[in-house]
Amino acid sequence: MALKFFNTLSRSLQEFVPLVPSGKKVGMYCCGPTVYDLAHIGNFRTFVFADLVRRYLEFRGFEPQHVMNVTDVEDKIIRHVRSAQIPLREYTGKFEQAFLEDLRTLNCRAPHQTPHATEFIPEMIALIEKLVARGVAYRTPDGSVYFSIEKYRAAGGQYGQLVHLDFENLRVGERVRSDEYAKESVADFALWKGRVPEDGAVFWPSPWGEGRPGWHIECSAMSMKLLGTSFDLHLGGEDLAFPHHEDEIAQSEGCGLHTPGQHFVKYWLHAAHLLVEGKKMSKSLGNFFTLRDLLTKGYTGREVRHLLLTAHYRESFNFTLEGLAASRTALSRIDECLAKLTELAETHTAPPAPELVQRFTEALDDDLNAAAAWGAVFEWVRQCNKALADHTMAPAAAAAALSAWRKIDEVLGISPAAAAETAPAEMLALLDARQAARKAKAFKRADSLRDEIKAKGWLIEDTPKGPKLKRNA
RNA sequence: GGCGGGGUAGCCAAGUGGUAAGGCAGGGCUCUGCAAAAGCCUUAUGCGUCGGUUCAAUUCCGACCCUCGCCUCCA
Repeated sequence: MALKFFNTLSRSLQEFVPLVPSGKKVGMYCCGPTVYDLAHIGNFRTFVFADLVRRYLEFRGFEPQHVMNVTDVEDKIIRHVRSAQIPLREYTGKFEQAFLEDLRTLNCRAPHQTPHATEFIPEMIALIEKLVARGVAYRTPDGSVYFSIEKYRAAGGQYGQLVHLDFENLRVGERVRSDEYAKESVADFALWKGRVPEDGAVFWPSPWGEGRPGWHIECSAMSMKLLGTSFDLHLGGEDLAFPHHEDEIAQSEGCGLHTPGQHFVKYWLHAAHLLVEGKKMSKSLGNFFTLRDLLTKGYTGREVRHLLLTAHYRESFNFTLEGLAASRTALSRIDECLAKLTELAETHTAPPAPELVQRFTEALDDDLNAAAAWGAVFEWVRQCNKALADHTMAPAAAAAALSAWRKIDEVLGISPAAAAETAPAEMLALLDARQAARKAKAFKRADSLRDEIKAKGWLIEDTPKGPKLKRNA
């Protein structure tokens, strides 16, 4: 069976074949954060999704080159920097660090490269110069440069590859302020924005005067510089398909760097939005969560990661605190099973048992059907538990099961990082005292010792092999 | 108004032209001195509504209802 992705370009499931079919190298670009504030849990759905793609490609033997940009110059950033009277880098650096920390909390593998928009200004200018030279971009009196969709189309460019909008009759929404810039056409978009007083200290010199780059051009400049003019995968949230990605295609393919028939990106993958309690996240509804909000409530990164990975990425997913609690219980089920397998396997080693790996692979090959993959995982857990309870599993089989788990967890990334906490001597002493009391049939004393241990944060789990202590979560 | 997703048990969520994965919650049981923990078993004659095609529809087609998103800030 082959790996298939839903390509937004074709609106269909397509087998994934890298641009260089014989090789393993895969260029993968994911639109990263705009670092003007803490990212919220909806943003992280997309980044956990990108991590899933990257990890699964690695699992399937590819060598993805994962690039995620950091947008560190943009309207909101400029506004904040100006009102706070601090250097751009100081402001954005803070949120970038927080973002990268959050990614680690969610156990996302660090992208191989995280280019900053502000470090690619010359590359952006070079692209804009090409577009101007080819006649598909024009300068306006205020020192801005716009991309002309009409001229791009006249030159043979195809606009509207990702979304099917009626560009002749675009409804002019309230967001389009016609007085903002002197655009020739409402659909044209800014490549370069001429400097205005509100920009404060945020500007760069350019052939068109001082100013700053438009929003879309950074992704074209950085992706083509780092991955080549044509690369395999481009990911992002569904809201980016238009206008961001559509414009990215236009300005990239409009530079004349591609040979006939060659495209900027082969596969476009878009993650659907996260809803919170059935509604789009908004601060006024009070359903706006950052990762840190959830950590404060006592949830962990792996629980959030699990929840974000339970649904298929192309379906909008309803995030609830109840769901997060369900993730916690579900994960502990896996943890218990792994602990028992580990105990049985002792020092045995074995290659991965094939069944779990196979079912897992079949699920994810099918456009990353993570929900089906979890189904395979939990059926495996049940089978293991049953065999463990019946004592029909040999140590070597337990080792093989663990190997299989470790293999798929390279993709899932939810194994507990640290080994289970060992109980302090005080607890062990109390436990011994309880055992002695039980043996003497002094159950009242035994129960009060149990309560005491519980009050100190530990649970006694009486098993056929004797009592065990577990941290009471 | 245009375009695109969805509506599957109490909640979340896969899936299929031949009779519904998985998780949480609920119920039963095992273990236990009793509990707890853990484990096992179990839980939708039904897949928004109404028609149509078919030997057979939750799945295909049509209409309708509801809902979410995008339509130049957006993950």
